[in-house]
Amino acid sequence: MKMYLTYAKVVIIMFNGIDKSSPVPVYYQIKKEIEDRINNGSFKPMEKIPSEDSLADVFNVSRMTIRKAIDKLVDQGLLIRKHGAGTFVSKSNYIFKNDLSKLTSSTKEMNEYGRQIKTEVLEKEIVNATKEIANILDIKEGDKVFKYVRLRFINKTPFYLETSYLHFDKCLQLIKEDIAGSVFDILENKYGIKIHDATASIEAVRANGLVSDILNVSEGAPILKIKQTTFTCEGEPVQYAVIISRSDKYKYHIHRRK
Amino acid sequence: MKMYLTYAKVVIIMFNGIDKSSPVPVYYQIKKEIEDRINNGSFKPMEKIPSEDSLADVFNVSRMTIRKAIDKLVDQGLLIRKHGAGTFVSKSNYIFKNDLSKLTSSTKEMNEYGRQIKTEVLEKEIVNATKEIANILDIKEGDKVFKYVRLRFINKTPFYLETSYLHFDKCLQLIKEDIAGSVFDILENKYGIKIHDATASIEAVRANGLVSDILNVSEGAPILKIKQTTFTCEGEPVQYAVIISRSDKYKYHIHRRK
DNA sequence: CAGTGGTCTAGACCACGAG
DNA sequence: TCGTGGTCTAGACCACTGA
Repeated sequence: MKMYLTYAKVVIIMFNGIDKSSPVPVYYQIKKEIEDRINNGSFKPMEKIPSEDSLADVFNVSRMTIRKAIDKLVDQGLLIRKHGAGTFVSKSNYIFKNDLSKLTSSTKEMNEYGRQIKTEVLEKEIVNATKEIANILDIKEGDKVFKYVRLRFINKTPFYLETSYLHFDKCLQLIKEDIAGSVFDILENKYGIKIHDATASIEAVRANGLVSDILNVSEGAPILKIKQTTFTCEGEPVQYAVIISRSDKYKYHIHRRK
Repeated sequence: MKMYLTYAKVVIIMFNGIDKSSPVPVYYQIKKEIEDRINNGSFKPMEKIPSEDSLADVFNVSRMTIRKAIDKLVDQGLLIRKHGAGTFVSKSNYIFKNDLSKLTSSTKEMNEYGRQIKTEVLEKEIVNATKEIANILDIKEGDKVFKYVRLRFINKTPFYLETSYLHFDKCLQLIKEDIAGSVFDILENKYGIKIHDATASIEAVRANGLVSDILNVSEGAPILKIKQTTFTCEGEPVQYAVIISRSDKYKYHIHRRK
């Protein structure tokens, strides 16, 4: 018992307190606390973190709350639970650039690269949905959709070509917007359309005439083609995008779990 | 109150009972129950499922248990929670073939295609780790590693070429095994090595001479190249694999979340 | 064996959404 | 306003791991 109290004391020194009256959920504050300890190295890779019981004592919350915080970190791959043994910091905690499993605004994704990314809007128009587009967006062939084409450059080298179609009435207004920045931002903050998730397929294709011209690669060069349908929180398809990128300039990463 | 009871009764008819004495966790049984209802269509897309309170009544468990079941389904993207409104079946519930975010034995993945998949082992040997391999596997250059190369055919068409390196002492025994089947199975069930997760990068490359010969594509054809490092539950790198596949025959899909 | 995570309960109060 | 999900508690028993 004495040992236990001593341990708890040590841990108390290591953590900042949490604010139970804050609107931020307690489990989330605790998650951040543990995350910080991992990132600043006070919990080292492979190291065992304090038990759930002792953390519950330290933070003065119930064990279920601690579990929720740890659950999230396990989901993120930062912690690993071992039944009967303890919870450990995972050896490999990577930073994923262009993590395919995470849906972020491509503009925001790019911003992490710094200022050397430029976006050019090549096309912006209202068109009639082809059969393929209509099928994907769950509308009728010939219905009006807003189409845009954007090209991204890294240090003046074009590497990322996006062709997008959106069919919501509100989205037709996009034609009047500046879409060199984040389209997701406009949808969410200006139009109140909440983006939830997306499904994508990925394949390797040959750059054909037009694409090889635009991306400045030789005819027939291998490029990545991602077809992505984005859905709202209501589960409605809101956008269909075809993204073609030079994989010599822009690589995708992914974390696979069992 | 009467309304409520009536509703609960209706729900009771729709669900099979659960077995609390079963070693299978209750939340998991309930998750399966709900999943079944979604898959067989008795919960339709966009439809609201019963509230957590009423499900707790129906299954005669606490609400936290119901929440855990629903949490898992939300994670899977099958359900969508809306604070204050209810929980809904997502509109788009896809079946992901070759889901990149899920780490499964490639052999098992293939089996879903049925009997037309054949695997041929092209190489099986102990080699010295190159600098690159050693770096990735966290060993020293020149250390012994087990290398294997496998080629997969769909209807006699080659489409998937895998080159793998494993460095664990136990893994060197693989040279004596039949590895036309699942290597993961051997690692887990025979050697007791538990696979936890993997990191992968994906890019489009040109098929060079040897690869284009093996995969039977024209010289310079675009193919997908996935580099994947697999980790144990202890966070140690156990395998490095380079997978080259014809994306005309084998497409990868992915679910992206915010 | 003791310590740990895995599951579960029966409550509670709050914040949000829609009518 | 009322039903809903979001969070949280203070216990409990079990299964697993490691010494």
